[in-house]
Amino acid sequence: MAENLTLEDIGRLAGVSRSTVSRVVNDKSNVNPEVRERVLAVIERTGYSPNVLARSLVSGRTGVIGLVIPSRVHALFEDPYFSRLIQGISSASNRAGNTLSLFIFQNEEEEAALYPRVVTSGVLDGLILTATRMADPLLARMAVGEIPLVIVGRPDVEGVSYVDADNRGGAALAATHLADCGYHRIGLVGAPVSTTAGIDRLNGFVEGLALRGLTLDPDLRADGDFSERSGYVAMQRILAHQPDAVFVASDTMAIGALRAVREAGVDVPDDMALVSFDGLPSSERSVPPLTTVKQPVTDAGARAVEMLNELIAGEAKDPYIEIMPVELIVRQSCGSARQLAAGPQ
Amino acid sequence: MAENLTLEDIGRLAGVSRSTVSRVVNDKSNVNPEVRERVLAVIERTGYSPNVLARSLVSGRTGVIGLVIPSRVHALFEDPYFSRLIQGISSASNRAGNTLSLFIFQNEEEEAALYPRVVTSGVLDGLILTATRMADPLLARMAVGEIPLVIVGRPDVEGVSYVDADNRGGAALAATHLADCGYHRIGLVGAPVSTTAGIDRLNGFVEGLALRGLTLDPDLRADGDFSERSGYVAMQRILAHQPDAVFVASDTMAIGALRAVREAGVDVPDDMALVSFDGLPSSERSVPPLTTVKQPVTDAGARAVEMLNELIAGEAKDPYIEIMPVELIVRQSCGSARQLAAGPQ
DNA sequence: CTGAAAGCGCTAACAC
DNA sequence: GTGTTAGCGCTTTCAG
Repeated sequence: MAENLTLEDIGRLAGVSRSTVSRVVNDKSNVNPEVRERVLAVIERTGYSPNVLARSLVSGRTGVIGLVIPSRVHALFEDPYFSRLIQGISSASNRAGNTLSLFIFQNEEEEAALYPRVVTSGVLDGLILTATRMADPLLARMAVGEIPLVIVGRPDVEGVSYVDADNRGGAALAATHLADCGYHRIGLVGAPVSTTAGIDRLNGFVEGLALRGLTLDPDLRADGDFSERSGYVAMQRILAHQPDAVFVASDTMAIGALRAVREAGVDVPDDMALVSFDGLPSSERSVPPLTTVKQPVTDAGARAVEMLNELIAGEAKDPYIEIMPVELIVRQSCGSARQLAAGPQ
Repeated sequence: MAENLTLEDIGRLAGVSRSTVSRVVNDKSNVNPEVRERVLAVIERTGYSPNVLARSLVSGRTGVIGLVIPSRVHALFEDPYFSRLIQGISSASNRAGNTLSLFIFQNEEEEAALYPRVVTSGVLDGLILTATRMADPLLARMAVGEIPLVIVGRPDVEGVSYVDADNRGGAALAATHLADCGYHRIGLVGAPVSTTAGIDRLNGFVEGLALRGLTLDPDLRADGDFSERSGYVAMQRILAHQPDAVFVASDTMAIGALRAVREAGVDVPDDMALVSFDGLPSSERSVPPLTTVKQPVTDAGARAVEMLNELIAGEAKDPYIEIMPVELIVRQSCGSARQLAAGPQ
């Protein structure tokens, strides 16, 4: 049963016109209660459900929002960060009555070929864009403002709406925490400076050190690309210069960094402290469990959906910006318990 | 620019009727080459692209396919398996000109509430369903065949189309390989028997052992739930009974198992061999690198899209079944190099 | 080869 | 309150 029934059919079955049925379906006030019952009964019995396409064609709204993950995330996709983000966005979409369409562009060509179709086909009410880079060509294309848009992560252009975690504040938190634990040679495995997150975490980290009268020794800094392997390599480079603590700008890179440290025979936290960023489940399972700056990934995704819907409804206007708070989760890798017991500073 | 232009507009600009423009857009043969050029030029210049909604309304096809990931994958989502699968499906969709809609149902209520809307709204041409369980209520609902459907993973009902990896053959391969390396007390960290993959890998494993005259000691078997943690716990239980080799039914669980083994002071592969299943990148980065049965996750996803499109086009009919071949990747964890050198059997 | 006309299923004035 | 009438932008006969 179901399917292929039209308003007209229901109308005939209930002995009314299609307009009346439409009114009932859309819960308009001006319908005789008795008639409404009759129509509702027919709908129930037949399993009728309105054709979304036809409805959208006239209303101009589809309820579909697109999630765009651009080129080269191929590599990034290994990061559980994206799984979480997608979950948050998906579940918020369901809650809000939206349908979520997913566009993963594996490379620039795919991006160039598909993107116009995506945005101009008229099916999408709005777009959420993630994993943008500095000078992202995709973002440039979008900024013309053809369609409501929310970015997850701070974009490097003005005027665009976005949600972001407090990368700067979080990184500063990591720095001051390590300093307060008594460490002095504090290094950094940074996120790529081709991303705003990388830049914000770097700046926040340096600011945090400055607050405690410390500076970042260039020898103690190496950047990764968010991958586990890059964290491993970066840490190997830094180790040669003997830091007493290192802030690794993502959990996934921290796992790699930990591997490098272990291979070098250095103990965490006894010989060296570590603080990372993200607060993914993996940070809790690592050996030792990581002290990390937790960002609310799922919530940020959900917030992006809500913001986008406000933008679509015209209840908000660009640039609509929201910074999600982060939180320092103290576990073993920073050695803070031990340090505090020994009486730092 | 772009947007809001209609066939009529283009027609006016090119001095032809909307029908002709439609013919050009849809690449029909009967159009004067000269006129076609003229129209194409206008389309190019204006950035016109057809309204998908209107087109779908008359054609009855939307080009949208749904990817449904049902309840409780919440936990499963940690497994990079899903990221890969989604990537494969997404990229095949792009290639085939489909739009992919993602439906992640976090719990049964969400599933029950949303599913009817999903399938009956008329927007989807077909559906891909993953992570089904035994006696999956969702599958029962779907089997009525309202809409073309392809399952990723073997379902426990008849008549449905699906793609699956050769779980049975792969597990048998793992068993015979370990046996051929000279191990006798071969244990199993199984996948949940509430999934067909769990059952198939179990059966295949037992069959493989049987081929070499071995049996599975019940003390040497413990099942996990695909999570890293469950692999850790299961391995701890098995370790007490001193296996000389263990087949872990997923890479992610194997990482956990490896953690348990390390904590117990047991060396892999010197004291105990390990073979796992999946062939994810993580299996290569672990210490030691895992010998694993690699399944083509991305390809399976892509194949699902292709099959679904054939089903939609009526070029194939249910049940359309395809089993993807798997491959044993020999690395360090099985100790096979050492064993072979020492002369097995 | 090309235009006119009908209609996909629905919503939204507009009359009655 | 309820029916009638236009379209939304497109494809598709059907004439010419």
